[in-house]
Amino acid sequence: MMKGPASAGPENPGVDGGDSRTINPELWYACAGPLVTLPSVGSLVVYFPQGHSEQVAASMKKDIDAHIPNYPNLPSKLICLLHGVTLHADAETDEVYAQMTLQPINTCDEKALLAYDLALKTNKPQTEFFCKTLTASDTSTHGGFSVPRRAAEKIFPPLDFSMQTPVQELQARDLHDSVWTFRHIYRGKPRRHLLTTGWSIFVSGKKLLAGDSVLFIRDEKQQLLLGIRRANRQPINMSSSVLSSDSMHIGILAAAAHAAANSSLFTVFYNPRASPSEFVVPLAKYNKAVYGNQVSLGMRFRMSFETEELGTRRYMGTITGISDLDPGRWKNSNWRNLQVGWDESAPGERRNRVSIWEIEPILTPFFICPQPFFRTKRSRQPGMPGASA
Amino acid sequence: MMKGPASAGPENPGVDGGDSRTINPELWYACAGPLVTLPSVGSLVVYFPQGHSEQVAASMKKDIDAHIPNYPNLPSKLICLLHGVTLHADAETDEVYAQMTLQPINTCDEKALLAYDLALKTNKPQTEFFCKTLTASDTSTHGGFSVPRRAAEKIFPPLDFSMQTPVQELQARDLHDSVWTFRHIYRGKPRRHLLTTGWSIFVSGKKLLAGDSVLFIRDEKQQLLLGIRRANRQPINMSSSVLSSDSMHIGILAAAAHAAANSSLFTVFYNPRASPSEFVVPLAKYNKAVYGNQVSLGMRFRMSFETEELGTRRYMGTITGISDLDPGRWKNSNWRNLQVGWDESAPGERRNRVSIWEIEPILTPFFICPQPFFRTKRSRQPGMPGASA
DNA sequence: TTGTCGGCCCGAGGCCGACAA
DNA sequence: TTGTCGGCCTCGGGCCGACAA
Repeated sequence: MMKGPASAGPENPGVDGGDSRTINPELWYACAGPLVTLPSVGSLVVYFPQGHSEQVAASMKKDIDAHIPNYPNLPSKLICLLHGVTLHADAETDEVYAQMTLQPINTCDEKALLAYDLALKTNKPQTEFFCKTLTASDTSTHGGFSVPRRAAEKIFPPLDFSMQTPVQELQARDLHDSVWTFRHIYRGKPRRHLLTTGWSIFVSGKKLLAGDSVLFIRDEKQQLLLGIRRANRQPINMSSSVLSSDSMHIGILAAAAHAAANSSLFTVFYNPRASPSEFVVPLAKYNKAVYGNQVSLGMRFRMSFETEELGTRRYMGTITGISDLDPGRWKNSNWRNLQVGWDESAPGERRNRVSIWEIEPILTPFFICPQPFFRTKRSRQPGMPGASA
Repeated sequence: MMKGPASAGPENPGVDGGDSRTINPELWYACAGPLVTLPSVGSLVVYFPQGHSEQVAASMKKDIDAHIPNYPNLPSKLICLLHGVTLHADAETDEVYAQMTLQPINTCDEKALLAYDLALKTNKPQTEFFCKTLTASDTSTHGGFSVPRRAAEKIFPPLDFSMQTPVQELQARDLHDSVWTFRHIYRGKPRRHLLTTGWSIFVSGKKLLAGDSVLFIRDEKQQLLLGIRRANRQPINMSSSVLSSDSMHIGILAAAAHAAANSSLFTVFYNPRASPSEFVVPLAKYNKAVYGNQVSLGMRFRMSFETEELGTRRYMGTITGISDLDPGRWKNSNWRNLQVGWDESAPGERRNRVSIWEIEPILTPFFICPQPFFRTKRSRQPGMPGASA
């Protein structure tokens, strides 16, 4: 029985180990989380140097320090044309990030920009997937991976239940197009789905720990894709050893300032999981939020947060202040200029400063239908399998 | 028999895992190689932005590209006061690097600077050490480490040869102050020194491969120190995912320019093994080389290179050209402005451009004494052990 | 439904001297 | 002097159902 070389470890059919080849967008978005969207190529966006700086500071686990020079000719936001977006994943950690190429454009024609209101087509691919947070047993060397029943039935190819212990070999592709092979078996009493051979190689290869999550997707070609999402451990101290933290911060500002002065291209990396810093915002979204809503102290709002298992949940809060986050350096910036309080005590730290485009203001409570009168059609089809939840 | 917790893996007595605590200078210099020296704190140095940029490019494995803006107000070299030097080692790779804090100083008083000629005290510690390039057997999981006889006798504590198979436990400290424990045994027929238990944990922990080298030092307190030097593999593509390559290069230039304009401090990382870019040069060394020697086309010179096993060897060459490396961006720079040819075909690629302070010009062959008449005193003490080499 | 454990088996890890370069 | 190998043993990796949450 000739088995392919994939039987031992991951197999990468790509030519080189880099991630420069095309990343599967479905998998990338799934790993990035339900709240992450990227602006469309060719659209106009608003770039916030301040937010960019914050992301770098978070990546370096270091505060933005005082003695970084001001760039007086660099405004707190730049309107840019988005020339390109490429998806990437860190070769070491599988952390997803996007590279965007921006071109600052002349903002003298303010009216035209206000009129710019490209429909916000969210072209996030929607696919079947499941996500499980790994238990101690899943990551221990003692055994394999316990597959939630629903997950196996929804995502994996169906087993041949005529066998007394149904088994099959699964192949799944990760963000780097490496193929991982697992033995999928349905056994035990009571019966359950397990991944055995191949699983521990995956766990050690990706350095997964209990608390991290894995993510299986079935794409439209019925292929399995495999992603990981690490628990919020402290960002490992990336004290670069190449560039000082100061040089990095200055580099960001100088690169943007230079591009703005010459209307030339510059490149940024957006790392959606490093920190909540969406520092490249679609202009349409920005305009709609800034000019569409009258925010005021005491105003109530909703805001979406990511849950475990890749869902979203909205929390409610109140605007408690409106002020520049850094009035010295970035005057009149809309970047996180709303101070907020939250109704529920924080499950996981909630931010106390947000930007206006992140929230949904509740204009008047009167218009909110507390419970839809006609419930969404739930006429249960008789004969459908269970799912009484 | 109570054994300490060190019997399994490395033990780090430091409080946190960072390398911010004091690195052992002897070990640092040994890992950096015989040609690396660092300027003294408080001395004057010359900083070359061009060379700094080269190092970053080498670290990123990416060419310095065109569209990086000129900084017209940033000269090709800055005279700086060296405020501080701290030694570091990369937490992942153990690669050594130094952080230097520089302050550009006013260069209007050129005369005074020329007079500046602090004696170049090379305060590199000299210690007993040995270095071995790992063989396939050393790194395979099948066995331990074969210790060269001389090395064991010179560096390790003496064994108790009254035992029929002498054994002892060795403890050695790496750059991060982690303690590694090895079983040192003298056995086999013929007898040889081996490191067995503990060795494979070290190899896998440091991700050592055949061709890499290990380095044992005995310091003046008779403590064992342990360093590694990786073979010249391709610098793993550090495509940062945090900052674009352009921003990094711009950041370097902008940080230096800002510091020069304000005579304020700035920080650089010098990574001696990433690339041959000694971009912070003692002013005394620079002055001596630039003003002390008349270089001309066809001039012969010597230059030192590092050998394996941490020795040095000098190769001879001829100056074939004198020109700016990048006349557009860095005019009148002395940075690698000498084009050279070498007498011997390159064992390992030799550079074809060097800076004048890297070479020893041979003024006239007449003054060079080919062999000292009185050899250095080698009156062999009778009764001294072997060492007839 | 699924997390953890005890049982059991097997193969990689690892210590040894033989042998030869 | 020392790099590589065959022999041999041991221990942890890993597959199994039991059992209980």
